[in-house]
Amino acid sequence: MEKQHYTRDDMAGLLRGHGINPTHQRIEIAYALFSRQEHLSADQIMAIVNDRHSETSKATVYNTLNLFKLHKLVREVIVDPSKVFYDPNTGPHHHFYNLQSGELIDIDARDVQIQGLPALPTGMVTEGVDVIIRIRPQHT
Amino acid sequence: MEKQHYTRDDMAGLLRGHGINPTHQRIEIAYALFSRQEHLSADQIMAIVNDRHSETSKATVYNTLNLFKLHKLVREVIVDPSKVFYDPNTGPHHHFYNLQSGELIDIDARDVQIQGLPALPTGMVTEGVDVIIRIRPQHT
DNA sequence: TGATTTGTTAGACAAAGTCCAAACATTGGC
DNA sequence: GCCAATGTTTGGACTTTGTCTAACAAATCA
Repeated sequence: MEKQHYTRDDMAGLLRGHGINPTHQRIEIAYALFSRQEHLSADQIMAIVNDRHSETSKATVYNTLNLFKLHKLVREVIVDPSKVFYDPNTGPHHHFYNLQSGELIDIDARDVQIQGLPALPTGMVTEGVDVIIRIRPQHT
Repeated sequence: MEKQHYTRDDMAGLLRGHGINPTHQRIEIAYALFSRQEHLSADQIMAIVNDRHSETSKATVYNTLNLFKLHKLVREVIVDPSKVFYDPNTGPHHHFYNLQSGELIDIDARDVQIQGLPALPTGMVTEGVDVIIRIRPQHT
C-alpha cells in the first residue's frame, strides 16, 4: 500500500513533478482521484469537484484528464463501452471488472506472468498490456 | 483456419443454429461480419450493408448486433473508448490492438497461459478474460 | 378471416466527449 | 503600478455512438 492521506499541497508537488503547472482546477481534479485511489469516470470526477459550488467546467475536466494521461499521471481504463475510467494507479496492473456493479479491482501485474504470446508484428512495439477479467456473482 | 467462403445460405443456417430467425436484414449483417472475418464497428457494418441501396436502418443494425451478442454468435471487443467492435470469432482469443491504425489482430488463446492471478472475490465467477496488447510502430 | 406475435423503421432523444472563440488569470518586463 | 504575452478556463455549440418509441409490416396461428 502507498501513502494514504494526500493533501492538496501534495498534489501541487505531484503535478510539478510531472511537468504540469498546478492550477486550482488541476489540483482539485488530481485530489479527487488520488485521495480516493479509485477508478472514476469524467462524470464522477466532475460531480466530486463541483460538489459544493460549481467550480470547474466540463471542458476543463476533459482537458485536464487528457493532460494527466499525456504526462502519465493517470491511466485510462477501457472496459465499458459507455464510459472511460481514470485510474490514479499507473504502476503495471490489471483489473477484475465486476459486470454487475461496475466496480474495478486492481491486480498487481508483478505477480502475473503471461506465456505463449506470439511475436509482435514486425516493426511494432508494445505500448501496454491490459488484462481484464470480467466477473459476476455466481448463479445469476 | 476455418471455412473461408460463406454464402448467405450458410448464414441462414448459422442463425437458425443459434436460435435466431433468419430475416433478410439479419442475414446481410451476419454475412458482412462472417464473410470478411474482420472486426467491424456498427458504423462500418451499416455502411457495408447499405452499400448499394439503403436497406437496413440504424436501429436494426444495433438491434441485430445485440441479438447476435446475446446468442453468442459474435463478441464485443472493447478497446477503443469511441466505438465497440464486433468480432465474428467467438472462440477463446485475445487481441493485438494497433494504436496507430486501429487494426485488431487475433491471438489464439489456446497458446496462452496466464499465471499468478489472485483468487476471485468470493461468490464471483469468471465471465471472460480479455488480454489486449496495445502496439504501435517502433520509433514514433 | 382476424388476432397476436415478431421484426423493422424513422426520427427523436440521451450521453460522452470535442471544439472554439471569448474571457480570465498569472507572469515578467518596464 | 501598467502592459503585453502566455497559459488556462469557460459556456455553449457541435459530433458521434447508441437507445427508445410509436407506427408499420409481415408472418403465424386459430
